[in-house]
Amino acid sequence: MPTPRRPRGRPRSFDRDAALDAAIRLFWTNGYEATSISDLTVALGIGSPSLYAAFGDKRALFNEAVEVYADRYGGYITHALGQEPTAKQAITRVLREAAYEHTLPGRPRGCMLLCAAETAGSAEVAGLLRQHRERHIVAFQQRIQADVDAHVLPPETDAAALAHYTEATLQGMSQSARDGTSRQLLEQVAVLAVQGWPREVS
Amino acid sequence: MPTPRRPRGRPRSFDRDAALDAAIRLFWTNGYEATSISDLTVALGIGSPSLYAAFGDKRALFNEAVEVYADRYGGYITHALGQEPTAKQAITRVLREAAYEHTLPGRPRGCMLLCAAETAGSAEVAGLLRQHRERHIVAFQQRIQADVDAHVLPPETDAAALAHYTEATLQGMSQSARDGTSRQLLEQVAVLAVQGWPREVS
DNA sequence: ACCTTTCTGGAACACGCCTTATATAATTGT
DNA sequence: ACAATTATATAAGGCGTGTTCCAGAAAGGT
Repeated sequence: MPTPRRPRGRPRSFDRDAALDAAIRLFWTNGYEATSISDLTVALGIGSPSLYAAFGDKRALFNEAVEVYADRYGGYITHALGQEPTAKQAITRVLREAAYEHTLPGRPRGCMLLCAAETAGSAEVAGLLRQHRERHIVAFQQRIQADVDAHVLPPETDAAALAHYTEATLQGMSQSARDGTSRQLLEQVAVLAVQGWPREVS
Repeated sequence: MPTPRRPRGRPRSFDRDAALDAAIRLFWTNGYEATSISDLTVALGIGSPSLYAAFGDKRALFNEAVEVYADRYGGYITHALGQEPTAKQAITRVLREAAYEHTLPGRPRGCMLLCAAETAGSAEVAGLLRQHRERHIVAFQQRIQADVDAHVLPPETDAAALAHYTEATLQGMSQSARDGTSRQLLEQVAVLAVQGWPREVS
């Protein structure tokens, strides 16, 4: 393969990926509107023209931040859905891991897709985040319906309602974590939440 | 009683209470930061000096808006807790009514105490709203503990966990309503949520 | 009729926001 | 060594924000 030779001009003086991660933290903590370009340039230790050159404008940076966030910090949901044998086990794990992820020291608490959410000023930004959340619901619903079709869950199971219930619980736990609820309490909340599920047919 | 005589100077040219209600709608929809003084004066049809004379600054107006909101639009929670015979019945009613209240046409969807919430920029504003939410949790927990003490709920019941679970569900339903989930679906979510509760001893 | 009190309408203030123009520094290609 | 290319630093532009100043209007008190 061709040696990835240095590009032509003056090299960038900062680590683009580290800068993006710092931006994620800021948006995660403060939301889109409340995070100013000035906040970003100070945190990243660069000037605004460097930021604009590297990421485009604020919207583009936020878009990229959301995308990378969903992959880097929100991957546990997809993993659980793919790896666990049943929908109920998968969502039990999702909620348990959410309690863990939402209270990790050294990270903003809760889920960025919610924290930066509504009241985001721009309707486009709010829409982008809502889209991500709806993607969750669809994934939950499909996984649940698959188990209904496979007679793992009883035939009268309402997959749409269960999926929305799951997403609502997840969002509630995120807000709760942000409000300071301890990890232990969140784990108990997760346990209670799955009590509402129908029994799997043995 | 003394006739409430007109005060001394030029009378106010607008209805203060109607203006406050309009302000509530705006904060409810857009949050604290994203609602500008200009938005308010346009919606209320008054000039900014009138607004400042009637309500003080933006923060004071928001404080008053939250207080009146909690009483005018959030009273159903207190009512249910006070009127229903058991904690489980009370919270079942709270969730059912939340599905209704959060999807009333002609109102912003969801709960203002959450919508205007985090990412609110000012830490003071965020704290004010969090305080209201924690007040909910305390009320839930006390009502639940009372039923445990009265042997209506089994002795191993964890009142704190159930209270946090309830509040998380409420918050999740609010966000879900804001995302456009139908009232019917929300009602099903509410039903699922109480399935997680322990049985009352008959 | 006048004085006092209160509210209104228009304009202005200082500030922070996102973004970009300009000049300079650092690197590669020849 | 010199041209071409890209990134940086400084500074400024244009705009919207929350707030207040000021002259005038509308009411009551006497």
